[in-house]
Amino acid sequence: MSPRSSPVTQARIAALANCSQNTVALALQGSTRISAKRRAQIERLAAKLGYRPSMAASGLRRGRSGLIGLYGRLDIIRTLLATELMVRLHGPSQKPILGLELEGVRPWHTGAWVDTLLALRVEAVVSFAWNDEPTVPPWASRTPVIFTGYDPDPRSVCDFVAMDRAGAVRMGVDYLVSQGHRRIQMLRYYPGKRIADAFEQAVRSHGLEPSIFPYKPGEDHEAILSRFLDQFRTADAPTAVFVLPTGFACELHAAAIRRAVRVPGDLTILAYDLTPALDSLRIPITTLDQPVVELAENAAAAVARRLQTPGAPPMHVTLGFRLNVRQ
Amino acid sequence: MSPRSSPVTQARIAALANCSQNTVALALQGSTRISAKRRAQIERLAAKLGYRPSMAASGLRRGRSGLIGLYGRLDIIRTLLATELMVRLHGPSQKPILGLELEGVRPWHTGAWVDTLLALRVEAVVSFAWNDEPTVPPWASRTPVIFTGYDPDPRSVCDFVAMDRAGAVRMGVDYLVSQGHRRIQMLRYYPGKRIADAFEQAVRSHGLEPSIFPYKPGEDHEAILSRFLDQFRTADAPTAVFVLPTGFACELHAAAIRRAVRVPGDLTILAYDLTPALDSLRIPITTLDQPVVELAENAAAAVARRLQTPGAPPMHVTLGFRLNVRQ
DNA sequence: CTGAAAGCGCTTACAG
DNA sequence: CTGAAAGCGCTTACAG
Repeated sequence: MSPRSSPVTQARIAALANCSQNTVALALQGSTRISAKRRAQIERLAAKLGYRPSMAASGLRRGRSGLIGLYGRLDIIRTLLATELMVRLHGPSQKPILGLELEGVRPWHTGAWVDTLLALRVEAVVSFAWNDEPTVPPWASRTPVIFTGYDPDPRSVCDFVAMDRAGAVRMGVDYLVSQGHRRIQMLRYYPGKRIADAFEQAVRSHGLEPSIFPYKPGEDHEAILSRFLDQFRTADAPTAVFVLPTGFACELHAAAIRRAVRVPGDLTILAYDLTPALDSLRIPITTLDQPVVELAENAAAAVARRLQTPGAPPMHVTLGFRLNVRQ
Repeated sequence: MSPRSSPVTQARIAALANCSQNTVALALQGSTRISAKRRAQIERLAAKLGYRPSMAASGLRRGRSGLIGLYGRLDIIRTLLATELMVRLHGPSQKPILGLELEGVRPWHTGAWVDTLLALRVEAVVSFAWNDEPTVPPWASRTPVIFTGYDPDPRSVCDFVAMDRAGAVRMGVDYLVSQGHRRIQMLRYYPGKRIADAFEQAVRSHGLEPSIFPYKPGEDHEAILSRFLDQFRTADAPTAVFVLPTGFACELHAAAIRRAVRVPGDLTILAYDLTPALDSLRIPITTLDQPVVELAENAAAAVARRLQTPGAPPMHVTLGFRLNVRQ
C-alpha cells in the first residue's frame, strides 16, 4: 500500500494550474469572473485529483456547518424513519448526521451523542427519542430542535411533528365496532398508560364497557398469553383484542394457533405499531401504522423552514395513523 | 424564542475570564502549565456556557477530523451491525458518521454518501455495502477502507473482516445430516449462486445427491412455495429444506401450516440469515446467524489498527456463523 | 505561568 | 480577469 497522502486542496490544484488558490476557489464555484478556459482547466484538474471541498473548512469560514443532527433509537419503526429522514436531508449543501440513542437516556438531550452532534455544530437537531418527554435543552435557542413522533407539547417553543396516538386508538376501536364487535379487550405487557386511557374512552364512546386484560409486571409473555387464551374456554370471551405492540400481537397469533383459537374466526386481532413483515408472513393482524414517511417529510420541511426563518413561531403538526386491514 | 446566538468559543470564554484565548485552550486541555485556580475558573465558565470544542476547527488544525465513515444499507442485519459499529467507534476523540446506501449503487464507492464522507474527511471508511463486490476505490491510499461482511478478496490491499458464508452452508448441511436427513433440498427465489454452489458441495461431501428447487425469475413467492409444497403429496418429498433467506423461510413456514404440512414433523426448515423475531414468534426454523457482534468488534479493531499503523499489511479475518437451532 | 503568532482549508471581501 | 489578504476556531509551536 502506498504511503498515505494528504487530501487534495485548492492550493494544490492552484500550484498545478499555475494560478492562485483564490482563482481555484472561484472557478470551482463556477464564477463567471474566471475565464471559461481557466475554469475548464481547473475543473478537469479537480476531477482528476478527486478534489472534494473540506466541509470543516468551508463550514468554519461560512459560520454554518451544513450538518443536521438526527438523534434517536434504531428500532424497527425508527430505522424506517431515520432512513427516510436521511434521504430527505441529504442534499448538496446539507448533510444529516445520525446520533444513536442506546438506552433511553433521560432527559434525551443528555445523551453522549447529542454532545457529539453539537461539537459537529449541527444547525438543527431532529429528535426522535420519543420514549422520553420532549424536554427542551438549554441550547435550543442556539440550535433549534424539531421533535418528531413525540406527543405534541403546546407550551413548547420547539417545532413538533407529532403522531395522533389517541386518534389512532379511536380509529382502531371504531373499526372493530363497525365490524360488529362488542366484546373488545385490550392486551399488553407494560402499562402503556396513554394508549390504555384512549382505549377506554374510545370503547365507552360506543356505549360499550371497556375491558383491559390484567398482567403482572415481570410476568413473561407466554404466561400472559396463556391466561388470555384461557378465556376462550368460556362463552363470554372477547371477539376482538387490541394488542400493544404488534410484536406481542404476533406472539398472541402464534399462541392462538397452537391453542386452536382461530384468527380471525374466533378472535380478531388489532395491533398498535407498524410491522412490515406481517404482509409477507400473511399474518392476519390488522395494524395501526405510524405515518413514518409523512413524519420524515414534515420533519424535513420543518428543518428547512426553521433554518430559513429562525425566528418563526413554533410549528405544530399532528399526523394521523393508517389503519392497515389484514384478514 | 430568543434570537439565535452563535456558539461559545474559547475567545468568548477568554473575554469573560480576562485572559488570552490561548490560556483557555491550554486550561481546557488540562495543561499543568496553567495555574490550578485559573484552570478551575475557566472550566467552570466553560461548563456554565455549555462550551463544546468545534470538531471542524480542531480537526482542521490537527489535520485529522476524528471521524470514521460507515457506509452500507440499513436492512435488518446491517442495522444491528451499524449499531454495534457506532457504539464501538464512538469515543472521546473519534466519532462514527453513518452514510446510507439506498439502492445498491455499483461500484459501491460511487454512492453519493461516500462523497459526503470524504468531504467530511473521515479517516477511514468501514464499508458494509456487501451486496456489491469489494471494489477498491481510487482514494483508498489516502483514506483506508475496511470491508466488513464481504467475501474476502485475498488480492486486495484493503482490510477485510469477512464472514464464512460457504462454511455456514456446510455447517447447516452437516447439522441436517447429523439429524438423520437424507433428502435435503435448497429453496430460494433468486440465484444465490455462491450459496447454491456451497450447498451442492456440502451435500455431495456426505455422499448424497443435492437437489435445488427450481424457480422462474419473477415468479411470486406464493407460487414458488405452492409448487414446493406440492411435493408433499408424494412419498419422496424432502425431509429438510435449506431456505435462502430467512424471511422467505418464514413465508414457507406459514404456507406449510396452511397446507397441513407439519414443521418440523414433515419438514425441517433451516434458513440462511439472522432474524431476531423468530424467537418471540416461536417459529421453529433453525437459522445460520451472521456473527454481527464479532463483525463489529473486529472491524472496530481493524480501524484502530489501521489508523495507528497506516502502513501495516492488509488484515484478513474471517468469522464463522452461528447455528441457531430452533425446534 | 501566560500571551502573541502561525496556520489548517476554505469563503468573502477588496485591490488591481 | 486574477491575486493578495483577512478570518472562521482551534492547536501547536515559540517568546517572555
